[in-house]
Amino acid sequence: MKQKIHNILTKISFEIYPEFSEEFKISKPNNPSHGDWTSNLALILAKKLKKSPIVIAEEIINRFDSYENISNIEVAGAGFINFFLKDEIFLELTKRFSLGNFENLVINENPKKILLEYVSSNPTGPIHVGHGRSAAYGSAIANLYKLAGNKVIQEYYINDRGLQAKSLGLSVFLRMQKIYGKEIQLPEGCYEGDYINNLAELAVKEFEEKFKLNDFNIASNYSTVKEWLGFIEKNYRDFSNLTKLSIDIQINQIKESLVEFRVEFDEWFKESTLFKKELVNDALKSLKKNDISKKEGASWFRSTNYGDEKDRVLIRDDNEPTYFASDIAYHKNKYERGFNKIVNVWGADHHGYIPRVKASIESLGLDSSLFSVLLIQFVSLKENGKKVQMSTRSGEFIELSELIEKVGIDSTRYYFLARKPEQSVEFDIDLAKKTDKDNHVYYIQYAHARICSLKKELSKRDIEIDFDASTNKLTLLKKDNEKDIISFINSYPEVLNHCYRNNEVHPLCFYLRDLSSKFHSFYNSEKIISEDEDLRDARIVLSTAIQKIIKNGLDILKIDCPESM
RNA sequence: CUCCCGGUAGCUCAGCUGGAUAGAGCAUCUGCCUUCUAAGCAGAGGGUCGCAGGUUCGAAUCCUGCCCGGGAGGCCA
Repeated sequence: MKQKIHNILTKISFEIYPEFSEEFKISKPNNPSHGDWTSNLALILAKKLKKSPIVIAEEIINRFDSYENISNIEVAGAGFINFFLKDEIFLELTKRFSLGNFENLVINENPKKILLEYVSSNPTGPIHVGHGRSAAYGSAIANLYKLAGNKVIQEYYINDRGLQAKSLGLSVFLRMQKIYGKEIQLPEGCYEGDYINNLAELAVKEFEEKFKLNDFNIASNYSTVKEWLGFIEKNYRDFSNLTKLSIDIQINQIKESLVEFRVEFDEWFKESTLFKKELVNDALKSLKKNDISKKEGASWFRSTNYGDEKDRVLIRDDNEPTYFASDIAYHKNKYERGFNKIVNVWGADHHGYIPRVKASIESLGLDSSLFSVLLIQFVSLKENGKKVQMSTRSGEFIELSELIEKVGIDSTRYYFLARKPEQSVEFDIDLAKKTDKDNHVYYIQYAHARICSLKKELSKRDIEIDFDASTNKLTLLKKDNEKDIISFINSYPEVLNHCYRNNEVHPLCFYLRDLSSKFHSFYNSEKIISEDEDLRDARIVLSTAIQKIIKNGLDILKIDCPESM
């Protein structure tokens, strides 16, 4: 419909102004009294024609052949052309939704094979609330991508090697000593927390006394991670197995937390596999020769050739490849797996990392326009009106599982998703715990449950409704609030398309909230199970459309949609 | 110092690919349950859209500068 109006307007504007080449818009006005669609065409033309926009607008209207679906056209305000459509054309989508048909709502002329990588938190500790936000967001975006007909692989990249992994192994090693008999001070850079103690216990079960220090006093010789690792790697040949076990257990816990949070990955990609297959070396060799230089014993990538702030180290002077080196290999691998859209969801603290990764992709001769990064801002928690202190350093971060336990999965997901990604989230635990209107999740779920309950009421009264036939009764809905809901229902596809185009889901959250609000209002003002049977049927069809939209939307967000509350 | 994000009602936030009187929830006040779920509804008040310029018929929205808050600038990941 919008497109049809656009075409006609374009044609008319050529007639009155042959050199016409301007962009004009057809949009939905905020104010319903301004029509169903409005165009700024006359305002744009006014400049070129040096005439009053109102005069031009009237001229355009006069040339407008009557169009079957349009009930009225008017000029308003500074020269807007407002289109009022016939009520009937709004009924199609409502019918369709009430019958549960949500096919092909998102327009995508070019379906792709997408690799969506998100969370990818280090397996050196549990998932905390910040990761939770990425997890909720990534899983919802994945659903949107699928909805648009793309093939999507969701992937978690595991940093299971390098210094951090060894530090985890070391932390567990030292905590094992406590079980063996003596508590040893952890050096700076080690991991703390109950989970390390748990890992130590499991490791002792697995390895028994294999990692016991012969002489606890030796501890006084070492005070840094490097010193400790030097000693351990020399004297305990199986230390890498301890590290591996720790990482594996940690990954499993992460997996469990994520599954509980309704986030499931298709692939778990281990960084270490890149090394086993020599993919890191291969990748580095594939970089353009003059993008690499040696300096101070290290090998550097000249990312400044591609606009990065400074060059980056690939191989350190101790011959260890950096994280960046494996990341180059990892991204090369993503391209080689045949994806034509590669999306990374990263915490905003990684934004400085983007230029170098893009640079490396270009240096590999790959198309960096297929690659994009979605940045997510941080999460802070508020409880009892006060900020909850969190710092990774002291290990005082709040785990995702802890938050879920407090406020539930639905609330947690919703409040992560209802905020635009570039806005930091202040998560109000007390609000999220509430079970009334303050909490939008319950409000939306309640609307859905109410509609389900209406239908139960129908069967209680032995009323059967022929759904297919009843959809034609929608024309009986003539009240303002009913027409307003029908119009609002018609904007659902636009909301989804907007979300898809912009990699956002918060507009969907707001839409569902508003739709619920309209329903609650409707419910309070009208008797839905009316004495007038035709009216009753029509209202049930309308309510069902709302119910199914809520279900459809909450499914995308992976939020439960109970039938009774 | 450089880069990124935010600054909109008392609070938490939408709106930002320029459009008509700047929206919602909470909080504050006033009403509504013998009637389909009150986990709900109706109504009221509440704003220099951080500041200053600029572009334009039109700016919360685009551009420049500045101020405030958060984050990033490792041969860590």
